[in-house]
Amino acid sequence: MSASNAPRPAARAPNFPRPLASVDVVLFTVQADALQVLLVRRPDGAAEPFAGRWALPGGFVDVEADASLLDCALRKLREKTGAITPYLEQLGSWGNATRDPRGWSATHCFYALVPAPSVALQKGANATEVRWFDADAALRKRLAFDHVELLAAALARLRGKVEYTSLPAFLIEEPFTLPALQHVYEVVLGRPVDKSAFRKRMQGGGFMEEAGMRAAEAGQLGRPAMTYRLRDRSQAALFPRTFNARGTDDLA
Amino acid sequence: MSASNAPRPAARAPNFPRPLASVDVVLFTVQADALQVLLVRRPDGAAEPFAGRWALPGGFVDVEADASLLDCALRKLREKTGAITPYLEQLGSWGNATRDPRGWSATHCFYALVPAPSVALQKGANATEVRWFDADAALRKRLAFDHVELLAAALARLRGKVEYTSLPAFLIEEPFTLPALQHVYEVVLGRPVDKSAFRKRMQGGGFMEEAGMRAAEAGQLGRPAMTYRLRDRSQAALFPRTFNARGTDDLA
DNA sequence: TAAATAGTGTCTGTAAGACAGTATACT
DNA sequence: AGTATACTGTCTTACAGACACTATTTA
Repeated sequence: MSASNAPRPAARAPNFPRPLASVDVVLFTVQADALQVLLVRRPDGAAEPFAGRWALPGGFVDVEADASLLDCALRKLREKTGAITPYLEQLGSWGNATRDPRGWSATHCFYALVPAPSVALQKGANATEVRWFDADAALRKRLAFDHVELLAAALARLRGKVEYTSLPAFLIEEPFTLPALQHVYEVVLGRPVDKSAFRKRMQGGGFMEEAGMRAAEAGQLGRPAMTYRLRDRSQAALFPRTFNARGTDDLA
Repeated sequence: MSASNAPRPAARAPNFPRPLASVDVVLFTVQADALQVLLVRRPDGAAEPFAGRWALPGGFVDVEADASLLDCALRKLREKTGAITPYLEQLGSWGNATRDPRGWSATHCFYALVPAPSVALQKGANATEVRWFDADAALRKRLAFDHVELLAAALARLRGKVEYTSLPAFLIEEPFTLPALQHVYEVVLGRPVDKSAFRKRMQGGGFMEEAGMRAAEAGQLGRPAMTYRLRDRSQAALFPRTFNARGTDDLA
C-alpha cells in the first residue's frame, strides 16, 4: 500500500545474523459439543526439536514460495487440511532467543475458524500425525515450543471476541439455524446463553439473511427452524455490547 | 512459559534463506491539543532504502543484544526518547517479499503511549532527525516502507480501544484531573464527550485513586479539581460499554 | 393427545447521552 | 458581583437478562 515508490538502487541486504522466521496457525472448530484445535505431531529424530511432541501446525517462512505472511499461513492450512476459505486473522508474533533450540526465533501466529465438516485432514508431506483436540485439554498438554502460550492467547482472543461479534458463524456450515448457532456460542463460551436475548442480538445485527426453512429429515422432532446465511463472509459483525459483563482482556 | 523442557541435542539451525526481521514502534502522545506520533528521518545515502523519508522508529532485531521482541521494542524506544516506562503493546506483524527493497522482510510492530513531558528526544546514533507529527497529518505523508499502513493500524487500534478502556490515562502525567483526562479522550477520539457520562464511567471504573486537590497555580481560574493516580500502571481498565456505538473494527 | 423443538412478549436492570443545575475558586 | 471552571442530579434511551408464553412439527 505504501512501499510503492521504491528507492533508486537495489539496496544491499544487511548481512548480520537473522532470526528464524516461522508462521503458526491455531485452527479452531466446533465438533462433538466441544471447541477443538488442530495439532500435528513433531517428527521424530535426534536432531529434531521437540521430537514426537504435539504442536500447532506451522513452519518456517519460505521466501521463495510465500509472497506474504498471510500467504504462508494459508499454505500451512492447505497442507494440513483440505483447501478452505476460513476466517483467518493474525494473533500477533512471539520472538525471543530461547523459544527454539535452533536459535533466535520469531513466529507469526494466526488463528483460523472453520466448520468441522469442511475439513479433510491431510497427512503432512512427512506423513506426520494430524488430529483435533479439545482446546482446553490441549492447553494442559506439554506442547512443543511455546505453543501452549500461543494457544492460550488464541483462546483468550477468540473467547473475548465471541462476546461481542458474530465470529462463531464461521465455525458452522451454511446455511445454519439460530438454535445451532446459539449452541456454538455456548460451546465456545462454556456457559449457557439466553435464547431470547441471543435471537434479538443476532437478528438485529443485520449480518445474516434468511435461507429457507430447514429441510425436514427423517425422525426430526419438533418445529422446523429457519436457516440463515452470512451476508458477508469476509468479516464478523460487531454487537453494541458484550454478552455478559466484559470479561478478560485480549480483545486486543 | 512452555519452551522449558528443551530437547536433547543442541539442534542445528536450518540453513535456507531467512527473511529480514525488524521491530517498529508507533509512539503516541498528546500535546498541543493533538494526538502526535514520533517519526525519525531515514538516513541519506544511495544505498539506503527510502533515504531521507520519514519513518517509524525501528530497525532490525539484534540477536545478540535483544532477548525478545519486546526487549527490542524497548531498546528502540530508549534510543529515540529518554528512558520511560510507557504503555507498550504489540500491534501485529507485517511481512512480505516487497515491503523492503533489501529483501523479504517481516516487521513486528508495537505501539506505545507516553505523556508528552516525559520524553526528551534523542538524536539517533547517526544523528538522524526525530520529531513529533500530528498523527492524522503523518498518515497523509509519504512515509518509508509500508509505515503508513502500520500507522493506520495503530491509530485504528488506539481509537478503537479508547472507546472502552482507560488507555488515555497513559497519555498524561500523574497525577491528573478528570477534566484533563477528558480532554485527552476528546483529542484522541476527535469528538466531544459528555462530561457527566465521562465522570460516571471513570469514577465507577475503580481504576484510579484520589491524589489530593491540584495545587493552585498563579492565575489559575475557576474551582480547583481533584487529582487522581492510576492504581495499576501495568494495564488499562475495561468499561462495560463503548462510548458511542462501537465504531470500526480493530479491537482485534 | 403429548413431547420436543422453534420462536415471541414483557418486565427489569444497567449504563450511556443530554442537559440543566449547583459548588468553589478567582478577579 | 461576575466569570470561569469543577462537579452533580435527573430524565431518557438502548439493549442485555430473565422467564413465561405461544407456535409448529412428529409420534
